[in-house]
Amino acid sequence: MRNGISKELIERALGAAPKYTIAELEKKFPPRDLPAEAMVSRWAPSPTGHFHTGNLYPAIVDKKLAQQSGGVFMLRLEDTDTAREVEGAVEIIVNSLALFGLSPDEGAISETEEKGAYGPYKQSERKDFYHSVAAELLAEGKAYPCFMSSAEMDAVREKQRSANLRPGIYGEFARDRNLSEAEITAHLDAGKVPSIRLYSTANYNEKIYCKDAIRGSIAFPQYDDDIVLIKSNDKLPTYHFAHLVDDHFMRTTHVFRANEWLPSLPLHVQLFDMMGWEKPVYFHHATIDILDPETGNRRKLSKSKDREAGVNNLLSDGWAPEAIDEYVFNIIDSSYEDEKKKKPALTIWDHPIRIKKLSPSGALFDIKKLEWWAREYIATLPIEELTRRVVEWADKYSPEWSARIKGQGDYLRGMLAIERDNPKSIRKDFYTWKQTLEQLAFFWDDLFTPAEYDKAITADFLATFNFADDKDSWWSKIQAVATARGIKPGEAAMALRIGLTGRAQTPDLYSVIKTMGEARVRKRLA
RNA sequence: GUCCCCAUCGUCUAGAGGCCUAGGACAGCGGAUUCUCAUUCCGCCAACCGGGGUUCGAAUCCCCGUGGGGACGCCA
Repeated sequence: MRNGISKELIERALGAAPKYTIAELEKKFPPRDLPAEAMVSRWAPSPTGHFHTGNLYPAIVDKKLAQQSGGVFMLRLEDTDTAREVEGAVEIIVNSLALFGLSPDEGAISETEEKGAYGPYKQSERKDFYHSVAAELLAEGKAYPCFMSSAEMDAVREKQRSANLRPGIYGEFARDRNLSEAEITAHLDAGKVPSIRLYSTANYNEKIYCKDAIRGSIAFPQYDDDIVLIKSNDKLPTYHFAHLVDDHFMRTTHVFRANEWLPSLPLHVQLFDMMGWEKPVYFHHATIDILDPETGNRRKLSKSKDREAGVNNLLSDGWAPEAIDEYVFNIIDSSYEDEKKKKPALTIWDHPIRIKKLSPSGALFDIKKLEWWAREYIATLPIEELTRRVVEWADKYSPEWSARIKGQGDYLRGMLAIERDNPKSIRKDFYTWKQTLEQLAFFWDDLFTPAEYDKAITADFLATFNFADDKDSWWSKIQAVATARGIKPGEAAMALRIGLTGRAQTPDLYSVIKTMGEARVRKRLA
């Protein structure tokens, strides 16, 4: 075993003396007092300002696993890339999670506040922890200060590329891995700021077997890169090192993340093994893709090209978060839709998922299926709730609709209630709050646009019209008008429909009349 | 260049060697009901990427192809 560097050098390399020892951290963040089956999961986004539709998938799985096992779901902010910091991003994440029923048990609850005993949950505020671990690694010779400049590293990669060698700072290419204390001192004296690299003892020619809870055991070449642990510029950790330190001291039991992390799994396993720490259960998911409308190729959902990729867009278009939850959840576990057919009151929170049943391959975003889930969801809402939600949407996203509805709550409620009383035959012609308003636009006098129809027919109708008529007598009057003119009742009804609404397709005519009220009906037919 | 993952109807999937004549859902198409539309109901279309093995038997196991995705950063 090689020697580490002196305490003084460690402090100079890190920029300050470490605040804790690992033993102290172990005491500060003791193992959680939870039943054996409880899962501690975390969703760990970078606060870059957007809540992507694809983020829903891992967030729901993490939340579910904790929820169904009596565990803990954490929200951790991976804000170690100071260059990508975005103002207000935390607020967006926290609010979006809440809307989708995904509020964490621990972690950030606003831009400045958080809850939980294993924090801070912002990586930028955990510097002391990373440095403390790095210091011990340095002392043990398991890490070293590296003074290579980015130009020097580029040169190494270029050399490797032209020689057809795999790129990376490993073995002989890790120039500074065996620097003497004198050499380190000289660099430091010259004002160079080092990064801290792992002193890898792995052998690329040997295999390491790693477990993925969905796929099983996977054989990789051992990971022999001397990866950066602490960055030189801001002294913050890289993802790999933060993952090691955070998920150990936060006592995370289950790590669910995108497939792009699968290649670094051997590194992470080696890191935990090196520390002698218990590894979390790892499992990796494919991203939700979309078929590019232009090229026809499969690709990732893109914020700039696909409106549906942004959760905010979905929300402002009037989609119900609950429906989006169900759509995504059904991709997570397709037995949900079968169960839901049997028990309509079922929600995603009542339906346990199993890790091994998660799909190893990726799904394609299917707006048609989302529409279906949304129609079904809206159809289940009691009329009061439906009305409340529509108003809520309008108030938040559409000043125009909001103003129109104001003071007209009963009228709105009336139109929304049409053909909703029989659970077996509820209208399902809209899948967003916005659509419910747009489809019923003809009810509002300022949006009503008259169309051509046979006024003679409606004049006949008006002659015997009595607003108080029940549906049967109303219909027999229509039939009478039709018979007298030698046309079908349907034809007579259509003239009335167009006269009243300006449209050839509407909900049940009798209900429309009752909802519009006598005055409006007479006025429009005049 | 090296390494890793994935592969069943158009889409999401069920399927862990015989229950598979490959099941369901969405979409599409057709029909019935209805004052139009929507709903509801019924029906139809539609898949195991290719080739080799193993086995009495393969969508399921193995190998080789092919295709798709990902990683190889002081980004996460």
